[in-house]
Amino acid sequence: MSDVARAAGVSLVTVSRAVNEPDRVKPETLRTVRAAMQKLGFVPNLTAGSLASRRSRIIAAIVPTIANLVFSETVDSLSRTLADGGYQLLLGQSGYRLGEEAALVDAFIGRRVDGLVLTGDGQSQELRDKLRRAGLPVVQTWELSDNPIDMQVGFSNKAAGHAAATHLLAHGHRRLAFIGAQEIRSMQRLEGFREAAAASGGEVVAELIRPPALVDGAGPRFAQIRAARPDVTAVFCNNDLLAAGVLFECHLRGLRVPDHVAVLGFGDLAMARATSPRLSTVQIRRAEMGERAAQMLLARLTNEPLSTKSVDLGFEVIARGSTSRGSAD
Amino acid sequence: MSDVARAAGVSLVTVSRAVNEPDRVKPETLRTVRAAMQKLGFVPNLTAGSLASRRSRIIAAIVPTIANLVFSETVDSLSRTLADGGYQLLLGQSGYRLGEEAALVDAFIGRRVDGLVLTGDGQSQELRDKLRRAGLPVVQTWELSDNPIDMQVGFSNKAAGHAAATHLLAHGHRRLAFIGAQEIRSMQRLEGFREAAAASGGEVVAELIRPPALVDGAGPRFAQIRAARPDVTAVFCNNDLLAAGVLFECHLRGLRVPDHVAVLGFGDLAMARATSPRLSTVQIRRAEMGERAAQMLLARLTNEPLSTKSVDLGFEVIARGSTSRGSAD
DNA sequence: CTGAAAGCGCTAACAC
DNA sequence: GTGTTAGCGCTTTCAG
Repeated sequence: MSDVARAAGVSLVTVSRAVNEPDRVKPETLRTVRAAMQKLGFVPNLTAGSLASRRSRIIAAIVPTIANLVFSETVDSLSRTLADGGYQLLLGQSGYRLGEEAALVDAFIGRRVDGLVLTGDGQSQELRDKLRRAGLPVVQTWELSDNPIDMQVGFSNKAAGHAAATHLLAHGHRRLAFIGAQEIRSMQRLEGFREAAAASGGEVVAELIRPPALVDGAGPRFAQIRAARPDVTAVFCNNDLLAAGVLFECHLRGLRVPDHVAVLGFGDLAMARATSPRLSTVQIRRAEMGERAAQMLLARLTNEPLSTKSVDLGFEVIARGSTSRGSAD
Repeated sequence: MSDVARAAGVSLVTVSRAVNEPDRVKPETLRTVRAAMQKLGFVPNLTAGSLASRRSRIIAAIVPTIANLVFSETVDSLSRTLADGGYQLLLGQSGYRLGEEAALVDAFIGRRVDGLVLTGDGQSQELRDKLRRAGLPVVQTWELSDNPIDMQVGFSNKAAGHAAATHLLAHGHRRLAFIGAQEIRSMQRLEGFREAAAASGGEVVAELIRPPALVDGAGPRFAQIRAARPDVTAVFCNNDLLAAGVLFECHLRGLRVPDHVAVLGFGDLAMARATSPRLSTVQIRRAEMGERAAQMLLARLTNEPLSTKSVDLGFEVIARGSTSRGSAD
């Protein structure tokens, strides 16, 4: 940088300003400095800048795994929105292990990231305290907590499970199956699902898959359920890809959907609009979740007033052909 | 850090060593220092460390989008392997735009990342030169270049397309369809696909989807192809999810797979083992690609000898039920 | 609008 | 095994 300053005949500060606050530099000077930068191939060292300014312009996000469309689409929009705001994304995968999450948080705090996006609300009290003490802007996603660490954007998983059951019950089903990962948010949905079923005299058979819940696990689980309980007439899959697997399994066994079995997915991934019949599903606004998380952080970091610290994105049961004949498709 | 030093009655350097090279500190001293760190809640500032040591312990990766299972699984294993090696991942999405990629590279060089993982070989000469000048370890993935920037791990997309066609031709098909994204690697596969078809007197109808190639685009494309060319008997989808969409479309139209139409996928995602019939596909070792990329970088950064700068992971055509009756499933 | 001085919090040498 | 001395390359006051 001092080379640039010398070449342009100005001081270090002026070069710094030319880079960071071009408006506060006389246009003519700016041109000279830029020419010098160009000629010397100068790339400002952001690490040094971060150290001096105490702002890293890096946001960290921790997700269970990115190899799950449900999270990768959230991270996608998160990363895009941050990039537009001049921030970059440091990614951590916890593999659903809370200890791993805590270790990642330590590393991220050490890097002095400007903000943190977490998945869920399962953090230990110790971790919560640490984050609060660090004064780090935090957004929790994918759940809605009564006592968020800082900010949050999500929806009620339990309510979503409840709504799923209600949809199936409304179509006359009483023997319901649940296929999902053995993972906290999926369990919350199961809880809501069970509650709604119980309230209407329904019954629930649950099959839990140890994460990662890959598509190819769904068919066999469904076969197991059918073998044990042939009277099950509806199944709620906690991910549209799992549901697609179940649909294929139904085709294979000659079970007609929705006549013999109704299938309800979760997520409203693109796949839900590609199956036959089209997949009824619980729509979650994944992309918006990432975008809002980014916006909340950016607002905080630029001291803009924040309308709310807690955003409920809700969910919507989308009725398509896999649960009812009358519906679209 | 000086607070810790004072509290422990040692110098700054000793604290630094206690953190970074605990072996070179007397066990007793180490204990005292750690106690002080604990008590003061000291979290070392890695930014300052990076500036002083000129090593950031950050690797950056640029992928077109992470909202595509094909890339997210590579990034997943990349990130895991890096984490195990003590490195963190800074993620950039280019959205298939080369200009965006160049901008990201600038930002990453500015952050003084220790290494860079790129997708493909489409970089401009200017960018290649810049990276070489920066002396930054670079791994290109998902392709195999004659003239890599530095290191690479991938496979030949053209050969994969060729093998796909060969598989279909071997099953007697001559009127072939290709469904894929309008994106460089997909186009390379189309090229190989066409070559192999032409060599055997086959014919290819191609339908290109503007990225992102979402699943729900596949069925309609296939319908279009069938309408225009009812004599098409085999279709190669450049992604297993697209292929799943085509399978559903076939079910819908009463086309039997593989009797009326053979369907071949790409990737060997978990979905390929969940469809009915099971999906024949071109298997790509995505997870291994990320892992190897990470290992190559880590080796370089620790000055370990590197066996090769270029790794060909190959691919394999997996025959399942969607292209031939005889196969498994 | 521009500059001079004083760090940001750590690590690299080199001594002891 | 531990300490001393200099920075790493920027940004931040505060003057002018």
